[in-house]
Amino acid sequence: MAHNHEALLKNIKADMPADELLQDLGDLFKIFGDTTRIKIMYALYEDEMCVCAIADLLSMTQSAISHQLKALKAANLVSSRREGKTVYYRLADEHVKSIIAQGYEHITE
Amino acid sequence: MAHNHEALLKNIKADMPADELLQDLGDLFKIFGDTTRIKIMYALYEDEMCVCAIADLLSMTQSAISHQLKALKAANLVSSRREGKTVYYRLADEHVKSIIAQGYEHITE
DNA sequence: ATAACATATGAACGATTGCTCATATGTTCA
DNA sequence: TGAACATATGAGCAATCGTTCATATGTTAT
Repeated sequence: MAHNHEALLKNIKADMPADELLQDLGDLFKIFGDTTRIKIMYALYEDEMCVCAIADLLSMTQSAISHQLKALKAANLVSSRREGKTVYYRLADEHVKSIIAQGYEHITE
Repeated sequence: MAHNHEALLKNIKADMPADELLQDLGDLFKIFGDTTRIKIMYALYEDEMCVCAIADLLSMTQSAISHQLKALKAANLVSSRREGKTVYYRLADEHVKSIIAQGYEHITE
């Protein structure tokens, strides 16, 4: 490999976050990187919704939605509450909206 | 599928962006959803860098980096300029930084 | 306790992804 | 022109991902 950048690299290496954090960051964005999950998050943009309503909205099976909600929950992007047989999901915090909003801006300019 | 949400769904459906846009949004975040590409973007956070310096920094092959830079460029997340044999890449705009910053905030709180 | 409903979950399968390897393209200098 | 260097690219392969299907779990009402 290549011409001389030792000095440059030393500085940049020092400024880079730890590998583990960068891995976590990648894992987080991976969750946003799927149309179904984006749709779910958009559906929850204004208000909470139960699983079967989301499935109905996206014309997908309850199982598929449930799997994706699990992924979203594991990444702390949604939270849920149970009311009888029904489980309602909602966006976990404002970061979800602002991340999506930034992405939206990027592609629509 | 499930109990009655017709009225609810009608409203939400009307508020959802077009399918094509949601697809594009997912595709954009997919690019952020990989540790190597995140590292590349972080490396370019302060200043432009040539391909071989990035490869050196991440201890990866020139080919692997070049492939990823192509993906980043296709998503308009980086731009490049050639100077002789060397090609320098830089972040395309501020959205890249703000998207990463939002993600960073989400995982470090 | 049993039936009906809402949701969750594990296994499996096809599709996509990220890397490697070989090689092509572009540029400079002798 | 040819050699050396920097980058780009296509094919192939292992690993990961998103869905489906079957079934399990949790809840309510009879």
